[in-house]
Amino acid sequence: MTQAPNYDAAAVEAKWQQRWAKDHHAEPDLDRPGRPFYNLMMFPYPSAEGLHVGNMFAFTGADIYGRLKRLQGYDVFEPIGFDAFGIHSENYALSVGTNPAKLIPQNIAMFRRQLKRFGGMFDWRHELSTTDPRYYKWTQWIFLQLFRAGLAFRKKAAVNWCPKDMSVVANEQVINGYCERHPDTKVEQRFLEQWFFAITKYAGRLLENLDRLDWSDSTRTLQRNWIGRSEGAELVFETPGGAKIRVFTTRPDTVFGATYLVLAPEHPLVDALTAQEQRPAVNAYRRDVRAKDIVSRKVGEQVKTGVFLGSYARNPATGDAIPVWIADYVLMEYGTGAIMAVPAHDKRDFEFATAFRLPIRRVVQAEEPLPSVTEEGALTNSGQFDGLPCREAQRKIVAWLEERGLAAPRVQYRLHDWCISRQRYWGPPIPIIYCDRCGPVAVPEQDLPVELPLIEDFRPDASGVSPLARHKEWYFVKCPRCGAQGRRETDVSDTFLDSAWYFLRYPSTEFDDRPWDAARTKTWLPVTTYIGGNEHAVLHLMYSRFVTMALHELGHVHFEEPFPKLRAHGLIIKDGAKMSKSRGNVVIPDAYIEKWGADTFRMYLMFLGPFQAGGDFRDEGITGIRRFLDKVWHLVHEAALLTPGPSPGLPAAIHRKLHQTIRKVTVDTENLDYNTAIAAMMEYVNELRSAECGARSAVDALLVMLAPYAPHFAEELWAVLGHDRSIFHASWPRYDEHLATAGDVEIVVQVNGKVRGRLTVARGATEAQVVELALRDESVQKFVDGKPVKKTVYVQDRLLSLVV
RNA sequence: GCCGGGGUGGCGAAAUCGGUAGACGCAAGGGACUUAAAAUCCCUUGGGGAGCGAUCCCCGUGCAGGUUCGAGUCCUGCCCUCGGCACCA
Repeated sequence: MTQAPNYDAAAVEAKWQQRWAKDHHAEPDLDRPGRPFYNLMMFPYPSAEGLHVGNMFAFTGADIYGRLKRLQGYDVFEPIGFDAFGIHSENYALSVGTNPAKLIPQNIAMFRRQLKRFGGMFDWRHELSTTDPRYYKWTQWIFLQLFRAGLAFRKKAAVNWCPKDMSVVANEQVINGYCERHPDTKVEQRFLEQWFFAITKYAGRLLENLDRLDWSDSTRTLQRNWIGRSEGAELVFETPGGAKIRVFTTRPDTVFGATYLVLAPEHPLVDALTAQEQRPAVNAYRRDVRAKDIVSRKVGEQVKTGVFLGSYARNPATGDAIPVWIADYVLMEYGTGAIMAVPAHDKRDFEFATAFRLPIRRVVQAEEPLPSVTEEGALTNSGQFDGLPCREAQRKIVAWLEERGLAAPRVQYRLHDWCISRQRYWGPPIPIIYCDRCGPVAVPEQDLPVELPLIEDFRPDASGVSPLARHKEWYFVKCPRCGAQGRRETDVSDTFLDSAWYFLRYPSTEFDDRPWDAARTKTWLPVTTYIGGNEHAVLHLMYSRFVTMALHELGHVHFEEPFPKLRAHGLIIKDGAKMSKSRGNVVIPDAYIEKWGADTFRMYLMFLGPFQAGGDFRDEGITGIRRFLDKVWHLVHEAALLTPGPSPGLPAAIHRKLHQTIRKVTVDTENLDYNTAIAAMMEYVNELRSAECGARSAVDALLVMLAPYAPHFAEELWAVLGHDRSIFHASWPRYDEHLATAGDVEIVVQVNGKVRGRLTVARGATEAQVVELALRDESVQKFVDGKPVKKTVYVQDRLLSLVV
């Protein structure tokens, strides 16, 4: 008798990874696929620490789905790449004093090795990196398409400036108004000309389309909130000098309670409306506001400050002259940059009015004390509108003012235009040349890419411009239009632009003369299923949708939405907290894979908790998965030895259980409920073992179901069963619905709502039969106690409830 | 403050439509095998109680109510927690 070998994960995995590479296992025919399936996962940022367990959790979940689809007969394209530009890489490079251009390839090499080791079904022919000039050439090209279409424009905007770093810092690097790296240094605002993409033009469509996308609800909700649609009206307050102050409000019904106006300190009308004697105070205030950083200005719960301009405007409803103020709680970038203040019905206006002793006029009746923001009450102090419910008054007041040209209904979005300028080094240069005569001129497409030069000193400096400006032979170029001396744009673009189109590039990576091939794109896009984390629910996913929408409108792609189906996975945390370098709780998978094998570790991660919820990483549970795989290993070896010929039929109970298992694993895997799919397979294996059933036909379907989860393991055992070809050429098992639901059922008998007995009856038994059986049951009798049954409730094949 | 998840054994969790709460796994305890340990296998394991025993009873899904023959699931009001947004008019 031959002794079955023990399961040696390292050997099995090495063997199959080699064979897969040799057989081009993961390389579908991109030009003539039968049933194309584009299985996308969010490409990683290749950090110096390496792939962490959160990445592996996400990729495993996505890979299982791709492998399921493969077994269901699709030609699955599962590409991978690296999002390697950006401030993280640059800051890390600065801290170790090496150019990121040297570090990134090392990091990528490490990631590539780790990604291969865990057994993802990646098509490595189509690997990409956003830092590759062959890639960012087209990132720049996209910028130019948007520029030509008027969707990329320049505007002065505030950035955070750290005087110690002498550098622009990102919002995330500002902590309570102080620089992250210099906790004693306050960050200031500077105003720089920057490039913006007109994403707000698409706000309405980005919002409406959400209704017809098959996305996780959590992600859709995040996007809706981010777009932030508000319905309201624009109202006009005229000044004696004839100026019109436009305000946006969601509560036009409260206009009778508007007792003063507030403009943002940057509002263009401020100078014109400032009275002579108020000038010094107003200018001082505006200077103070500018000295603040952007982040802390927007943090609420602070003491309200502001200055009276010394002038008045007319409330269009009451006709009263009301004072005009400026205050930094009003933001220039939202609405019109001016508000009507209704202190009785807005918390912020109330605080401000209280601080500066401005009049407060209640116009909505309510029990609660002021400020009362309710929309439930009826109007009061509002002339002919008194007594109307708020919502009705909103329409009527706007209509009434509209007749005099003092109001118009308006929809306002919270979404801001996307600032893509970064005064940094590690990104794709924005392909623009400034000419004194011609202004900003697009770099001609044949001159792309504008390569990022390899420079020694890429540290940002006091000038506020990118380090690229110091690289004179790069900086000075001829104007492509008139030939005069011009200067390159020295800002690079946001890393989110790199990732906003990578899925378009994957199928076409081998083409250098076009960003994406029309035929390939037609075949493979839009992406069939996108699986990724909700940390990208707004920025990455919104920007990708916007870029796709714009490219669609410009005729470059045939679809408007890039990701018709998206599923968000959960977050892997450690000891109840997010994994982060600063907390020191980042788990690197390598040691676990080395010890247990990739398959065990993959399954363990999926068994940790629901994929779409995430979970806490605790390694105690790994042994359970390993024990399960060992059991399957031995079971299959026994089956192979015991039944070399045609397999005998299975005992009825096992046969039924098999079909139930196939049903559950099929449904659960499709729904990404991987933890319960694994549990179902475990249950089935337990049953096989206790029934001492070692038939081949009991295990072959099991192996196919296991293949997405533990691909190397399943391949090896498939070969043990004598198959020549990869298990991924097999097809996903089918189940017989009738068989899966055959057999006797246990019916619970309740008396007055409490479980008092259990009956085993044939499936489909009638109520009368079950009632009769139940009343004969000893323990049921005890509780019925001879009393008449007042009511019975029967749930077929499940439960009988008797009320006495 | 606003918007979303979530709260179930010692732990991770499971539970179509309201229908046997705790599947599956970990850990723990007991036993078998072994010179021994590991591995493996078998049994027990929500809390409390009755019985020699097979068994049986009571309580139990964050808290307080409600609807229902029946509530982890639905409704009302709270508490806690995680995530996102946040002076957005």
